Amino acid sequence: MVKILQNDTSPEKILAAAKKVFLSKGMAGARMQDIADEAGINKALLHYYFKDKEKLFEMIFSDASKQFFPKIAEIIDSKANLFEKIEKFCREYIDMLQQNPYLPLFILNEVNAQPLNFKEKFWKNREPVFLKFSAQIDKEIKNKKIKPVNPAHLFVNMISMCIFPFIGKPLWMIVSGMDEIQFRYFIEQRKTEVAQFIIESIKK
Amino acid sequence: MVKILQNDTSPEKILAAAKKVFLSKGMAGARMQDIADEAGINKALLHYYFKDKEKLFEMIFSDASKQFFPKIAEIIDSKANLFEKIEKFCREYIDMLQQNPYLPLFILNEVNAQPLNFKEKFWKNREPVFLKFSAQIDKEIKNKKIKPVNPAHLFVNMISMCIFPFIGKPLWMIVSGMDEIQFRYFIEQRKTEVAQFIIESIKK
DNA sequence: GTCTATAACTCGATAGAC
DNA sequence: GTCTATCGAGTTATAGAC
Repeated sequence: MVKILQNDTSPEKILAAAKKVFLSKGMAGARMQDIADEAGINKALLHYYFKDKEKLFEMIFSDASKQFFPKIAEIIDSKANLFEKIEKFCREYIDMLQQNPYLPLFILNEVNAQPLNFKEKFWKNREPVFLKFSAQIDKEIKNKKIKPVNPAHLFVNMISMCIFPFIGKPLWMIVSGMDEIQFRYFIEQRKTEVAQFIIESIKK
Repeated sequence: MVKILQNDTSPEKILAAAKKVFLSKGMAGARMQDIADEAGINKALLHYYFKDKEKLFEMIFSDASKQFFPKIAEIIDSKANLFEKIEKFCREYIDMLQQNPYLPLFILNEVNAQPLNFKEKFWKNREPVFLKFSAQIDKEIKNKKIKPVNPAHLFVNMISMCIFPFIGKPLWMIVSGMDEIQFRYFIEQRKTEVAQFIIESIKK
């Protein structure tokens, strides 16, 4: 029997297990024993492959941050008009978060815990995403395509409405009485609702 | 010398210290030693007054959740029109969060970690806030005061835009290049910006 | 009520057999 | 490469003096 995908070697099993445990419990809450159990191996092997807990955590965090910070630059640089870009961003970003619902809380907890560490290790030589976005908004205002709006607030509003529902999911399910299936449908709607809400607010 | 405010007894010092430490580090990250140091007393006294770490945490969480879940019902029940209610809510809620910036991440981490525990202990016999909000929105749509919108998305959008900036603060400061003073001004603006953004989107 | 000292336990990390 | 056994640091919690 030939293995098509090499996803069951020990390091791969460990990384998959570590991702699951760290994302749901965070650095401080996760136990090396939890990860070993999840991977179906024992603690010593974790240290054999990944030196210590911090190294293992950094691999997971590095990987997660690559997913979390979207390749928004290519959307902004594209030929599409602003409204199409907003629609595309909301749809694709919410879709990615739907597949990685623990990502936002995980990333934001770590950045809050160690902002300087994050800035040094993960925010060097990044695309100036916000500046590009801001420049495009200013241009659209100048050309009278949209109402005058503050780009910073617009950007934060968009990001907030995309991300927050995943952070607040359990709370919102209690408040609204939704079950898992209803919540899934709710998120499905948001892939278009959020962009529409923004466009209604800024269009002339 | 007469003590006007009894805020320096041991239990009070402990609660103040525990709030500070738990809100910034969370349950798993906080150390009883940190709390004792912050309160200027020793560890044994924590246990003398509050039995164990979990009991102390629950007192802080219970107190924090009372702040976090706004008395929105009285705003909804008031005579003001919908737009004034939205303005009032955003202004007052953002203002409260400005004074308690760690509150959202603290509450949401705990609810995510133990949703059932939260529901049992802290969500019994609560006002059906969302239902009231939803009913009012439906009424306004019927009376053709606002465009047809889905109340659930409108509610989540409003909450998202109020709360998320505090969860994402350190990240946003890195991305935007703001310093503390600029961020404070940014939040000050949001007290009116968020409501305006919503109203622009739903008004006829 | 407050302290010092220490017990009891959890957990990350290592040694060493196979 | 993988395991069992164990060490040692760090933490919660308690005992007991004052």
